[in-house]
Amino acid sequence: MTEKELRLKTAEIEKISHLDYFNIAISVDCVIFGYDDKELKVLLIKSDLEEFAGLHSLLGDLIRPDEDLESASYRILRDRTGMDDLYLEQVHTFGSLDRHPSGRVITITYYSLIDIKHHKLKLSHNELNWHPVNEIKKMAFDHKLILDTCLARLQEQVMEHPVIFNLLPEKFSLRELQELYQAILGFELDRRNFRKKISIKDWLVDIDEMENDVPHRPGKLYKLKPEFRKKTARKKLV
Amino acid sequence: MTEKELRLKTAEIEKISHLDYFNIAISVDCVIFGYDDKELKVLLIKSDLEEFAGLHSLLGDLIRPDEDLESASYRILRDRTGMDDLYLEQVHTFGSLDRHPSGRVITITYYSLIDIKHHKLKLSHNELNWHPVNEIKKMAFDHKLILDTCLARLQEQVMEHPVIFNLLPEKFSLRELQELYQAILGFELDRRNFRKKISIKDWLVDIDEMENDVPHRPGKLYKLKPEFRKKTARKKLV
DNA sequence: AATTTAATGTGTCGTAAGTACATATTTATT
DNA sequence: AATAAATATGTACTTACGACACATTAAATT
Repeated sequence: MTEKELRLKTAEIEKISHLDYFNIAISVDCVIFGYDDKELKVLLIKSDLEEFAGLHSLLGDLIRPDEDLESASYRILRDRTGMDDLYLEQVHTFGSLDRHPSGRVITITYYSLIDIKHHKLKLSHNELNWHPVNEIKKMAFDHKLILDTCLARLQEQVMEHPVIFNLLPEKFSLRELQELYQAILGFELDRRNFRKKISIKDWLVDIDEMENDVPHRPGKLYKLKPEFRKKTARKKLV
Repeated sequence: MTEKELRLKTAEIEKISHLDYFNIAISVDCVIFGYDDKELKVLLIKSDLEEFAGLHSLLGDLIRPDEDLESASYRILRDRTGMDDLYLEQVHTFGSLDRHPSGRVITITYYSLIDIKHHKLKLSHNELNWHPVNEIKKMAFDHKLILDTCLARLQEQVMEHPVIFNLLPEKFSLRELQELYQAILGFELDRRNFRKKISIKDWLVDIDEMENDVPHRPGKLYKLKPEFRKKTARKKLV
């Protein structure tokens, strides 16, 4: 480093006091996907900020000094859905200077998959609701961008990894599964080709039961093979 | 929320004072890949921490209050390589409580690709050097985990997206390209099948020139079609 | 100048997967 | 008993993948 560079560097360091580096808050935001009524949905809460009156936001919170990222995410999931042990996957970290009106907040985003019907949300006491992903146009903060990013990631993963089953009850028919794929991908699939493709993957077991609550010829029921029940698609490197 | 839950929650909030939330530092770490001598390399610096004496670490720095994540990454790249306009891609954010010995630091990691030969590193004045990725066993902090995660991401992207060309000079032969793929993927490829696969992708133009510095029959030279020169593989959603 | 050496450049065949497409069967409903 | 609606299934065509061999070209050697 030349002397000139050194002087510049020193001035720069003095300008930015050490404490300022800690004047950034860190949050976690969770895109919680569910599936119901043949639609992909996401769990949102009414924003309590004036700037975003009438808009919805993702579920998130500041990270506490004594918890790591996954712990913070699971805390949010537990608080909002009452469920532990959900599928969770980190997607991206957003940190634009102006993304939060009240100061610098960097947020680490995750998506999570949950079987809506199988649990009881605590939907009563606040403005927490499931919203069809396709109908969401505007959100608080940069949350629409986060939602789009997470949906894109989900779409990428869904044909390669057996993650989609976290959105379904334990037993399901091939029709239900196909409808779910279509809801996520946003286009129709050919029924025969879809079945062939799924059968090649060898993810399912035929449990020798039939649907019994449908107003038409019932289909066979299947389960995901237990060895594919993972809580994240990410390879563990440690 | 029951009264009991409410009391617990309140106690919890009191315990963790608001200011503590800002007692977390945020850094960016860059895995800067290069390619030379038929090996994939990564740019590392000797750790200046006593705890990690003799070990190397990635290039990173705390994020300044007035810069966003990409700006911080590009600042690091510019400081360390003298180059702007490099390929850069966010990979993952690491935030274990104990990942940094001197306090809580959450780090957002990126990988970057650079053509080693085409630029002059400021390698002189510090312990900054290229290291063959395969020979790195132990690193400071959790940097080996970060390196492995970034390498895995690079390996995933390399056959799907035209990113690898950021590691090569503008003009290259198919042999050079194949050797680079092999260095990244870690296994050999069949020459004829490789050429077929590349030609299907239609990424390259034959520029009607030949190699002239090889001690054997020279091969044709190719360029990446300009429409594929991107600085990130990530889809822009905004 | 002739020979040797080493890398370039190219094609086929078998297998696996992707796509388009139609009919018989089963159950609930009328 | 007849109808309606969904399930279950197979074939032919095309496209991608993987294994594999030989003629050609230029440099290096003799």
